[in-house]
Amino acid sequence: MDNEKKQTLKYNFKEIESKWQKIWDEQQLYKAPEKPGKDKYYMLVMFAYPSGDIHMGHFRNYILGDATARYQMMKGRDVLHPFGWDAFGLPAERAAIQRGLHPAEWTYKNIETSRKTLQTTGISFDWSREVMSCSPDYYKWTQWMFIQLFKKGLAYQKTGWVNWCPEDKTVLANEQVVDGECERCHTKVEKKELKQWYFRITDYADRLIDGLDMLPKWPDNVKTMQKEWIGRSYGLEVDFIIKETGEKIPIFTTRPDTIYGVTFMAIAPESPLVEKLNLVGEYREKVEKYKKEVLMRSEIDRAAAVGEKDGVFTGKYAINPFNGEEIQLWVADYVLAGYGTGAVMAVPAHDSRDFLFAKKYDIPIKIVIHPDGNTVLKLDEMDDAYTDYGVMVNSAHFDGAVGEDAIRKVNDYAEEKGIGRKKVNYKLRDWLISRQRYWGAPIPIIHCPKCGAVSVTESDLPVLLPDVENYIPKGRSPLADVPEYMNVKCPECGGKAQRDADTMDTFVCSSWYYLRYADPKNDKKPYDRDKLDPWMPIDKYIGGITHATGHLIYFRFFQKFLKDIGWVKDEEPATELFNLGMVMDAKGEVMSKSKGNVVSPIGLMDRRGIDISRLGMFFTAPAEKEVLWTDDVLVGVEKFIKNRFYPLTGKFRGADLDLKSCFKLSELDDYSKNTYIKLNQTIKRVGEDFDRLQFNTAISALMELEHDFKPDKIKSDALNDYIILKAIQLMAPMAPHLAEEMWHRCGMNDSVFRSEWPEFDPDAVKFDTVTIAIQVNGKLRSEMEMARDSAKDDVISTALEDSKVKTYTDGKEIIKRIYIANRLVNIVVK
RNA sequence: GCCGGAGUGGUGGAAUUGGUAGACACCAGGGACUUAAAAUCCCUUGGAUCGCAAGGUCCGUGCCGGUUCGAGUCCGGCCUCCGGCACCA
Repeated sequence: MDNEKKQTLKYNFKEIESKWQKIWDEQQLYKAPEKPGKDKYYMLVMFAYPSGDIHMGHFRNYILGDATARYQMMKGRDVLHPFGWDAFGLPAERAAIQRGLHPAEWTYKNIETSRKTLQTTGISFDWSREVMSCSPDYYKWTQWMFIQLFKKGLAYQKTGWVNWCPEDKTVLANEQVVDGECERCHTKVEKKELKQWYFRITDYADRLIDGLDMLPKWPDNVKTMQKEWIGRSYGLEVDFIIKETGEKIPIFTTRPDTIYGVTFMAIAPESPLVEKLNLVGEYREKVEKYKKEVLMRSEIDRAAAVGEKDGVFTGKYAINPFNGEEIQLWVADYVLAGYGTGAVMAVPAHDSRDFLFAKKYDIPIKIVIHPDGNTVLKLDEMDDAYTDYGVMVNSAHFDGAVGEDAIRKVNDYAEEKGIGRKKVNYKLRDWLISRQRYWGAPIPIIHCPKCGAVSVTESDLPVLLPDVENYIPKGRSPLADVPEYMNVKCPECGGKAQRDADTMDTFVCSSWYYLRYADPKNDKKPYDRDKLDPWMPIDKYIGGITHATGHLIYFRFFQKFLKDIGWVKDEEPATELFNLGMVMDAKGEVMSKSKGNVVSPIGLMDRRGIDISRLGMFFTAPAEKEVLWTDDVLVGVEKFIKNRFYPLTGKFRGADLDLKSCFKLSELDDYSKNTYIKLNQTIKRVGEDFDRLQFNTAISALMELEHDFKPDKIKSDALNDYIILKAIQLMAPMAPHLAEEMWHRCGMNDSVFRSEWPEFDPDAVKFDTVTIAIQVNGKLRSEMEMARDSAKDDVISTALEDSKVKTYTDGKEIIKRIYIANRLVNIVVK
């Protein structure tokens, strides 16, 4: 080989990558049409929070989306593959405080840096549709969304006990409290009683659960997590009566069959029910003291104290409406104010928590369920409650009723007598969306002394975030200290009024961004349905599992609400969800700036090239698995590309050929035929692998193909070139620059991404001779070559002739002959 | 505690519905080329064992049992790890 030729085959990734990025950009290769044709593909990756620069986790996420988008493009679909920035949020404010920068400045700087990195990766985003949630032309519509919810009564204010982060000095949603700590700064979360804004997501609880059954392409673990998070349970609400006053206190139970075993009642200390008891004297003091004590306990302490129960007796008694029995009324920490009615009927014999409590305070225990007709529970032998279903005893006319049937009978009786009603309860709480912070979308509400809370007139949107001088959190929104902002006229009566000073949780911003991509510049409405509808639903949504019970519930909620008010057509936003695995450092630790173990994709791409970096990431593990990153994972693919795959262009002969045609097997010599078959098997495998995001095996398949393909042995120029071009196409979604360069070196003029994705020749996906394994009694003993689809009898008689097989079958009786077509024979002898 | 998921060579991982376990790589070892090194190429590479060799034999997918002609895959019981929930009545 002469020097000149060697030179042209050197894989100069820097030159190749920058060249094609420039050309693709000029050609607007990734620009999605305003409205897609029939065959559309909406490829969505979760947008990014701009904190510094993109890291390896983002890189992995986005190359998965990119390869999918390019693959769909080649399959002839109109692809929407947009990107944007989840740009409001606390870290920007913290940076503002620490560095004396405006949060906007910090945010926009990070967006610049991150966008540049992403553009360097050559990811096929349609940048003309980029959105930023902190920009007024975006948050205008976040505010519009709020107003629509408000109009329907789904955004409302209420006073209640909320999670409060003393460090960030703001309230947090339940989802933002992890193990009793603020998920951002890990400070212990406190409870405060405050008036806050909520979205009535609980109205959608049933649809959020039931909708999961319409999502076969969502991973089961996410669906299970959402179901448990929403926590639907069916039960009975029973009215207990306060003895003194005759007032009713309803309780919720999922075990109505244990109602005759109630020996006390317990109320949550912070429940308003406690007030209703009108306690006086020593009991009032005791209960007040206890309540204060409990509120001092942090979430962590309360969580850690599971198993330890305490409470105080109120001196009051309640009456069980089923049997008229008088029971003690306690206040106890283990009862949650926010679930059910804030009060429980306690059945120590059949509930472990009630059992512990009753033992501790010497409250009677009454057995009303026996495991079955023959087993009888004995109180002095019990060291825990019996909580399984069983036979009702000591329960008046219900005695003998069993399990779910028993529950049904008790429920019916309660409804008939008017002492209770069937009820569904949820663990899910309404979504607390107000934040006492600066860097968020202002809540578009004006508080008027006469008219109350009034929404800002839609034509006055956006409510612009004003500049403030001081971001230091004081426990109220920094906006409250800006009089020009706060003091406005009431949109209804024109009188003096004040704006709501709070901003919205950033999860509100991210609950609808996928809709804005369809029409990102619209200043008349959030989007035009004519533009949105043809793209929806999202065909594939790729992101981390961390959002399973947060964002992925919120955005489904928004979709359902918008469907109800006629702004979207689908019940569910995304047909398929894919959770990618995390990228850790070599020791298995999460990469973080403070640990100094962050591997930057930009450095990597600079040293090894974008396509090698992508292939290394793809090859090292299946996409859903965690990856421990070292540059070592690149060694194999780098050698393959540099020494094997890229040099294939040097073997191209420039034949005149039609890529859509097939070769006739009968006209090929043995080697050519086998290679042609291998090619078609590879086409089939790679396509199937792409469909399930299994890029690691797709690369293996291409390595095998290259290994088997020896151009020197291929006589037909057309076949030789055909194999090379198809291999380039199969590689293209994973290594775009490399493939494009090779494609053009082989004389193609248009982009490889506008070429048609290879289809396999159905006649050529199987060899016409097959290797059949021969087992005797299930153990592999030999193998043989047979014509494909040979008759069963022929295959078995050939197998029986095999000399190795004979040594195992001689002199033995053959009881069974099993043949699995084209794969295996099993001879069973005795 | 409850609910998911996983456990395969020295390593990352293949095996799409029960049908030849370990594809494809990495690492390691050996060889070729070279004055030498790097690079490149070729060979070996689950364990044990027999054989000069060609080639056999036995064991082997966390552990114990089961179903089946046949189990990494299905069933029952256990162990370990990871993730989620965590007093939800």
